[in-house]
Amino acid sequence: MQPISLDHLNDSQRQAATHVGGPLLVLAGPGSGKTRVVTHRIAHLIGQGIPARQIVALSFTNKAADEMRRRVTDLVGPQAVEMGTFHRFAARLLRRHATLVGLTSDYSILDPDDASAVLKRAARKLGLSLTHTPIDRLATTISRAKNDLLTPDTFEPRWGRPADEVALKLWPVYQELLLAANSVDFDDLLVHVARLLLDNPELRAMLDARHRYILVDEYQDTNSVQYCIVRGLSVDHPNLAVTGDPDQAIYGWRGASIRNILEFERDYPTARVVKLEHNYRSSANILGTADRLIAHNSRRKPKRLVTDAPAGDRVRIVLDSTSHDEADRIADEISHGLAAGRSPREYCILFRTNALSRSLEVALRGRGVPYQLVRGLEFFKRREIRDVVAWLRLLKNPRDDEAFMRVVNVPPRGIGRQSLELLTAWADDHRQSRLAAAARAASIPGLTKRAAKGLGEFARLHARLAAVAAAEPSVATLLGEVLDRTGYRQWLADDGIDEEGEDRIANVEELLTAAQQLDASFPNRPPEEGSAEIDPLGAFLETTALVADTDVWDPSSERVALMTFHAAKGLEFPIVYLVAMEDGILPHERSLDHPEQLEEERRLVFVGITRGMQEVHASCARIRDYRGTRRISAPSVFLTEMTGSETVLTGSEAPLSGTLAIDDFAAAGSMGSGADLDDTSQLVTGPADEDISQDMAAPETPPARRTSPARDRAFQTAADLAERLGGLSKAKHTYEAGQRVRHVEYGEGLLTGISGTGPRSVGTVIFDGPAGTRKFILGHGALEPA
DNA sequence: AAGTCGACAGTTTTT
DNA sequence: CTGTCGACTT
Repeated sequence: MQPISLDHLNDSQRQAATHVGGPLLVLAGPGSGKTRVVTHRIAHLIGQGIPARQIVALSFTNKAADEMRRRVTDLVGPQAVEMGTFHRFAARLLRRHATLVGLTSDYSILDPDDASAVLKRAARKLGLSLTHTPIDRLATTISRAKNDLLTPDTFEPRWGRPADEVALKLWPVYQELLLAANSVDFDDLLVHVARLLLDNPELRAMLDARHRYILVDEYQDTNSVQYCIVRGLSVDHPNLAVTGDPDQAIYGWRGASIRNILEFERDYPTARVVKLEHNYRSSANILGTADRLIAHNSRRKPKRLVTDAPAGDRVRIVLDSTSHDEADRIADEISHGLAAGRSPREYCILFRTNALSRSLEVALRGRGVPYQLVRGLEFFKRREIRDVVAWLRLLKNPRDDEAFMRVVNVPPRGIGRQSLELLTAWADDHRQSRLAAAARAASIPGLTKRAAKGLGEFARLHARLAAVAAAEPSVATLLGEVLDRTGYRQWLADDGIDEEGEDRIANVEELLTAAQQLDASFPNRPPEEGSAEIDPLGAFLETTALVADTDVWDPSSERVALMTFHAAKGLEFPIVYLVAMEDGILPHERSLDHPEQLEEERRLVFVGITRGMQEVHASCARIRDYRGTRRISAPSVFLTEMTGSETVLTGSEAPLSGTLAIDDFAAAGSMGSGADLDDTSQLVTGPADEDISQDMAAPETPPARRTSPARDRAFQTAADLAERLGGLSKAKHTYEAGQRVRHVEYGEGLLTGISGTGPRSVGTVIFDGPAGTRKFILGHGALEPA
């Protein structure tokens, strides 16, 4: 293997890229060449003679994984390095060891919609009304708990949150339904794998040895389950390299814990730490502005952003009169830019919520500026796509009740809700899948003749197609058979007289193309190590379940990109617009009284600013039409924080002096007068927030100090698990009340009591010295027998 | 069994 | 302004 050239890396980049064994933390600021470092490091490892299949590179998005693969291939040709998302990696692993968690390798992956449907069924089964607790709320509660590595046994409903109580009741039933349907939700992919690693030491050791070099990208966004998986695979071979930037952690609301990156060095004391602070993307003014903003965050590792780039244009802060003006102004500016020879793809407009895109779209369309709205999850959410994929799922996994429910009456077979309810009840009583029940529809009491006939026909149709599926290696051919024999294609064609129908047909055709592509690529794929080949259908279903962003941003397209701040992470554009930077929108009103969340919002703006290479324009409007109502807005506190020598303040609402003084700026912000602001507070309506009621009910807990107990517990859990995984002897001690113990700092003392059991049991110690009485989690190893 | 109407609520969302 | 949900009608 030819050693790869590292000439065009700077010193720190080279340090990181040539690191081979042992833990490595790369703190990579925006635009610091992180991907380059990661890909060069992979190439370097291979150059060192490390077998490619021992290397695993994990990312959060398929886009990032694909990019990584492409660039590694550019460096050292196609390699058997496992590169993919956490979920994809987990899905593969789980397929091989599915029986250990009660699944078969043909398990289905449910998307959030299907998972919600299962949750609803669980609620019906328990006779719980969902009128006061929306299903989505319950789903997120359970999802968050899972990502915190909690179980129904360890999950404690937070005080004052009725949704938690309901979720706790539903959760076990939900899991039973999933298991019976041989299905997992997105979260389970990770949770099951984490459990495998925790509960099967031999398997864990085997996987640890197989995946010796692990790289994790965007480590600041890992949650407890991911943390657990990564640690579980890095015990015997702690060649764990993580890259990330705490200042770009923006998924805390999904359970990501910034702790993981902030305390990597505590987790791995021998870790080598490399900081990539040199920015190759943005002008000095843009970086300076980003730097000033993020400095307002307290919980962070100080990090500089260094550049050799010229100052460039100052970051422009624009105070517009109305949201309409803002959109028009931006559209005009872009339009002029295009007239002056700029390409649309040099522009990007970022907003906090998708709903804010509307006025911009209208304005751009009005001027004939081509744009693309970057929203993932479009294609596979289409009804027709989900229908067809559900058919394939049902062929792969006949117990997939959600898939069954989706397609059983599509096209219509005279099977209505009533009939399905009877079928479901019967199936539950007899512990059968819906499909199995359908095959025996004749013996189900209460079904109408028509329904029984329809169900029977459906079951026979499935049997015939299953036979095709078993014999047919081509997914595209199978898909064609499904479309024909189910009458789905015909049904669409009959329906497809209008434009929408045409779209549906086109979408199905596109899915067929995707299947053909998979078929074509299949024999060329490097064989999976140590496992039976994944069959094409399985691979296709895995991809459709886990690749949600076919509709994703196409960088080569000649269009202005419109997306949320979140979606922009990892991208860069010469000219970036940050719109609707107003109090209540960014920062979002729900984060205003939560310091942690406010810091995350600030990081969001940091991410937004640092997307810009040449120009950044941030704006707000005094009057905003949003969601059908008009509200008076005040400029975001973040605009004030950004303001400095690198920024310039303009716009029709800006003070006439045009000076940069923050006082002027603040004055401009409140220029709507007191009456207007009062109106604002009335216009900002919404359901009583649970957090607020919690505040009122528990006034002794000041918001500034409050952290989510569930979160703390999650950290605790993860840390405990990590200790267990680490096999640290410290954690192995057993304790009894009354015994003498020693603490490294507090000296010796008497263990007076133990509460709880297992690794999280807490001991109370009265120290001989001045430390007094303290409590310890015994599993943490802070104590040892004296 | 399937369509239509009105009430209602509405961050972000890598998988 | 949207999309979703439940009740109501054919």
